[in-house]
Amino acid sequence: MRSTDTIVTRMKERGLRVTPQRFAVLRNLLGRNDHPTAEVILSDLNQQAPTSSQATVYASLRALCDVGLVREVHLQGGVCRYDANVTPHHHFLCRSCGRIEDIPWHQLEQVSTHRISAKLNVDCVEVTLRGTCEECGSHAT
Amino acid sequence: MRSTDTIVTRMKERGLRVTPQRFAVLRNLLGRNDHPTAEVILSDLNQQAPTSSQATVYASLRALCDVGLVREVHLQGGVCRYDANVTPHHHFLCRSCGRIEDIPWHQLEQVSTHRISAKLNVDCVEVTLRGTCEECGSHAT
DNA sequence: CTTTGTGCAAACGATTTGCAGGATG
DNA sequence: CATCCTGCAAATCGTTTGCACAAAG
Repeated sequence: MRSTDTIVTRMKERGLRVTPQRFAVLRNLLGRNDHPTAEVILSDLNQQAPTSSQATVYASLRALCDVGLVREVHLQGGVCRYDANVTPHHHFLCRSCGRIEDIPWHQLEQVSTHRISAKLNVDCVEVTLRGTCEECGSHAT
Repeated sequence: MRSTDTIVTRMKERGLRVTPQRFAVLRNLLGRNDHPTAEVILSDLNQQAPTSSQATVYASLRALCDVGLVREVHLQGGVCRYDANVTPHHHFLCRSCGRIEDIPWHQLEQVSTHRISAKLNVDCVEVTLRGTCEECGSHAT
């Protein structure tokens, strides 16, 4: 109940119309810490019974991202992954098994040693900053 | 001549068969600091006269990435961008105009202030680490 | 009741594939 | 001369779109 309420509340707070499909998408994402693709979420939701269509899952994800309840993650080309953990953190992608691990933001400084927590052999660090550049910033919202 | 030699040398060093198409792709990438998509490179190469087909550009990019002469950059979902600058650096993507700027690695520490060089308003930082996790590392190459 | 979301199927853009012929080392 | 690359066209994968109907506030 608590989490259910929280989900509805969160959505309403952001001015999002609450539909069963969006609810299901957000609940699914909140209940996992891997970073599923839209396709995975879709088949997950329709596991027991059909609840959402493909187009709707994409639309729901878009809506949730727009209001900041969900984050898009770009780890590989081609697919987009999603993450309902919106606290500051980063990602480790294992080349070999494909697993994705969350790295808390405060561990970022350890990146420069090219080794995090002695468990991960980091051979590549890719940082992407997003925002507005000087020109755009001056006449933006 | 110097750069031409360098390109051929680099490719041979890495055990890459040197073909006109691969040469053209790498030269094109080395001559620019934006981060073009495969499509852009393709049309660029065929600007004057047809030199490469689509499939070949993709294959060349793959080959160059495999040997580490080129880096894939994942900034958005959908498209993959390419970068022949293999020195450590990161990327700033302007939400508004789409421009991509290189950020030298040593400026990374300034990220935590959420402002880099007073020119960029950074509102989102995404760090991706790649490598092998503990399990995979133990029985990997 | 008005607005916005959903489902379907077709459309789309980026990338990959199979295969025959051609170029490289 | 054996191996690997190229070009073409079709195939595939992820995502988006148009539109009629249904549901939310």
